[in-house]
Parts: sequence; C-alpha cells; structure tokens
Amino acid sequence: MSTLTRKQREIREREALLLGIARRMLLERGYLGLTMDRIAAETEYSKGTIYQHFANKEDLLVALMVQSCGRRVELFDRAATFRGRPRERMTAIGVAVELFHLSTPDFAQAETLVKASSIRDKADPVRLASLEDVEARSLGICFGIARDGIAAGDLALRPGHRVEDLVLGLWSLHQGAFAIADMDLPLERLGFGDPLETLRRNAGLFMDGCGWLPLSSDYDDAALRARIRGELFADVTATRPAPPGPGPAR
Amino acid sequence: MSTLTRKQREIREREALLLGIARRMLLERGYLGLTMDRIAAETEYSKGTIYQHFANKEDLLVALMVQSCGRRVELFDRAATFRGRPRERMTAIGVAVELFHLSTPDFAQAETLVKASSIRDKADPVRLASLEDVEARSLGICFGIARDGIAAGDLALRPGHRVEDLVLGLWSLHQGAFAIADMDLPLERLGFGDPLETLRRNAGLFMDGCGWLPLSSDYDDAALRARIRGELFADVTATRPAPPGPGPAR
DNA sequence: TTTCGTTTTTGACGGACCGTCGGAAAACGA
DNA sequence: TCGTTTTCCGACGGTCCGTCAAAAACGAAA
Repeated sequence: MSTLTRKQREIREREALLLGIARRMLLERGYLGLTMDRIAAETEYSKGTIYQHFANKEDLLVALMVQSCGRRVELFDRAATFRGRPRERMTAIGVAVELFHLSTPDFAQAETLVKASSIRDKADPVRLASLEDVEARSLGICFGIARDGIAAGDLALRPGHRVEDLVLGLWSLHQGAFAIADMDLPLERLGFGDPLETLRRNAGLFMDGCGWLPLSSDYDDAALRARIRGELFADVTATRPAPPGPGPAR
Repeated sequence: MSTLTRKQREIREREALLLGIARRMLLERGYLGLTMDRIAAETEYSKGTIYQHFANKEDLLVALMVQSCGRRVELFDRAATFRGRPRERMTAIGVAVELFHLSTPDFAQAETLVKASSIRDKADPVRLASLEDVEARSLGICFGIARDGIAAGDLALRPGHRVEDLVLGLWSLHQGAFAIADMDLPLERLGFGDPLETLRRNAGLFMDGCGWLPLSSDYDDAALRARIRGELFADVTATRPAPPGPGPAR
C-alpha cells in the first residue's frame, strides 16, 4: 500500500516532468520539432518508458491540454469572484481568457492540432473524458455568471435566446479572434488595428446587443479591466512565445 | 510561343488534377492520410513530378487554400449584389460564409493546419502572396458593405470603432463558431443547441450592438436568409464530409 | 530520318520519426 | 542469496518526406 503510493507518486512526478519538457519543446520548436525521441533524449528516460505514460503523440498533446485547461478553470474561478455586477464579472472572464491565452501560448496550438489531425480518435478515452470534464467546468462558471445577470435584472434575453447561446457567442468571438491573430496574417496591411483591443470592444458590443446592462457606453471598460487585472490577476504574467524561435524549427 | 503555352496549359491542367486528388484525399482520409506518395500512386505521375508543382506538403496545402479562397470570393461577390439594405447584404455575406464552410469542408481543415504547423515558413512565398491577395479581396467586399451602411445612415459607429473593427468582429464570431463546431465536442451534453442557428442569432445581436439598423427585432431573419439562399445561392449545395470516413483513417 | 543536346520524369534512396517488443535490469520477497 | 515480478530500455520495422542521378521524352539541326 505504502510502497504502491510511493511508486504512484514517482510516476506522477515523472509524468509532470515529461509534460513540462514537452510543453517547452512544443513552444520552442513547434509541433514538428516536438518528437518522442527528443523527449526521451532530453530526459533520462527511454522512449519505451514514455510510451507507458502516453499512448501516442496525440495522447501526449491531449494530456498537455488537460493540464492547461485545469489552469484555465482556476483563472475562471478567480474571475467569477470579482465583486461587481454580473456583466463586470463576465468581463473578468474575458480578462482571464486573454491572460490564459497569452500566458499559455502552447494551448491554442495544441487545441488546433488536436482538432485538425483527427487526434481525438487516437487519444486515450479516459484522457478525453477528463478534458471534457474540465471544459464543462469552465463553461459552467460562465453559465452561472449569465444566470446571475438575469437574476439581478441586468440581463433580459430575447425569447429563444438562452444563456448558453450567449456564452457560445462570447466563446466564439474570443476563439475566433485569437485564431485570426495567431495565423500570422499581416493584419495591419489588411486594414486592422490591434486585434486584442478590437476583441475587447467587440465583446462589449455583443453583450450590448444581448441587452446586458450596463451598456458599454455607460462605463469605462478600460478602467474596469485594469481594476480586474490588478485585483485578481496581479500574479499572472503574459509570457509571449520566443520571438524568433531559438532552435532549428525543423 | 505556341508550344510554350501548350506546355504551360498541360502543366496547369496537371496541377488542377493534383489538387483535386489532394482535396478528395484530405477529405476522405484526413491530414495524416494525405501523403505525397499516395497522390503519386493515385495519379499516373511520380513523386518527383509532384514536387515540381509544390515545394512540399505544406505548399500543397496552401495551394488548396488559394483555390478554395477564390471560390469564396466568388460567393462574396454574389452576396454583395443582393438587393436590399446594407445590413441585409452583410447577412448575405454570412449566408455565403456558412455555405462556403459547408460546401468546402476541407478548407477549414487546411486553414487550421496551415496555422498550426508553422506551415507559412515552408510554403512558397509567391503562393502565400496570392493567398493574402485573395483574402484581402474577401475582406474588401465586407468593408464596402459596412461603408455603404454608414453612407445610407443605417450604421452609426461609436467613436473609435471603425468598419474594420466591426468586420473583424463578425469574422471572429464566424471563425470561432465553426472552429468550435468542428472540434467534435459533445455540444449538446455541454448545454448547447444547434451551433449554426446560434451563430446566426449571435451575428444579428452583434450587429445590433454596433447599432446597425434595422435591428434584429425589427425584421424576420430566417425569412431573409431563406430569400438570400433562394435568390443567390440556389446552386450551392452543402456537401457534408463523409460521415464515418470510408478509407482507413490511418 | 538520324543525331545530339536539352528538358522532363522517374523511383530508389537517405534521413527522420513513430510505436513495438523481446530481453535486460532492477525491485521485490522469501 | 535466489527466484519472481515489475519496470525499463533501445534496436527494429514500417511509413513518409524530399532529393537526385539516371532514364526517357523532346526538339532542333543535320
């Protein structure tokens, strides 16, 4: 019993170590530079051992996502505690999403890849289930805030529009904005300004459209966001991905 | 001269053939099932010949995107001609985006992959330039419609909000919604309804929030969209991707 | 029609990577 | 100390990408 848990603890620690290496590698060398052989080489372990933790490369990626998602739930939890009207708390969620995206730049990449390479088919079902679970928790927090808005009388949805639809809208807006920002199009040359600034404004306008009080014309969004960052997320720093890519990308 | 163009014509045709094969393969077997060897096997050409058309696999993907984007511009052009108020024409763009996404399901996948695998670094710069060009044309059409809205007095943007920001918002909303729909999460179990239906409604609410008349409460969106589909896009059919995947995915 | 230089096509090959598997090594228990 | 069980290892088969020297097709001149 005792020896079993010790063993298990060792395994846990090793898994965390492996994920850490993998995360760094994904960030520094890109997806193509993330290889099982390299992970084996950089740790003291062999490939066979690594394959006892992860069924395959795709499974490893999902594991990375689960880890990141856990962190996101934590940020969402914090955001939900913001003292203010529900719309302000939802704005805090927006700040959390933004910070999460900037402080965990590998997540978006992993998410993209998981979606693209039909990775879901190959990953371990148990791991996929935990991913779904943690995803549901993030969403649940958002649903709760929207419902609080209705309860407080700030939010009166049109018939047929449910809180889930509203949340899906905000989610889409953010998801899409980051996706667009990440595919490195020459946004300026196409006529756009700072995509993050635009996203914030657009999120406000969308909530306006949903009739969620107070309307964005009635408060200072920038000041609110600054307060949220200061009060809740002072410790979260946005680490941008390494600018030129230190290692040979391929 | 004549012989040159004949040769060139042959090359063009062959390129189109190769792209067709590649597109089908991407759709049927997924990204991992799309291999240069297989393309060579399915056509009468050898791998070396294929590599005279495309610098590498990533370049092939970008070529696929350029082709698809051209089609999208065509749909956008049609949408822009819809006889109605600017907001209705922008809704027609939305219908076009929807149809494009459904009738060209490989595009989203290619786009995702291009973004993810740092493919931009490896693709031919000339091809990337033409991709950017065709992208700019799509956006230009949208900018034009929004400006028409301002000119018609239907749209009064808040200070600091530009038409580009509005378009980026709509783009994000759609991009994100499709991205979310495509990663095959169990949306129902998470509490969501039909994502497309929700997207349509949310797009309307976003335009409401921007103050674009007529507000969605003042007209019948479903009827409008039906009219748009009937008048402009009767010939466009949404071919969904093969349900179970006919070939061995790996 | 034949010859000969040029262009195009080919597919075998090197290299990289994934995932496996039989056996070595370590841990364990008596 | 020795057998048993668990864990670990890394060489290997297979797949795929991208290259390149040789072969084939082409076309102009003889």
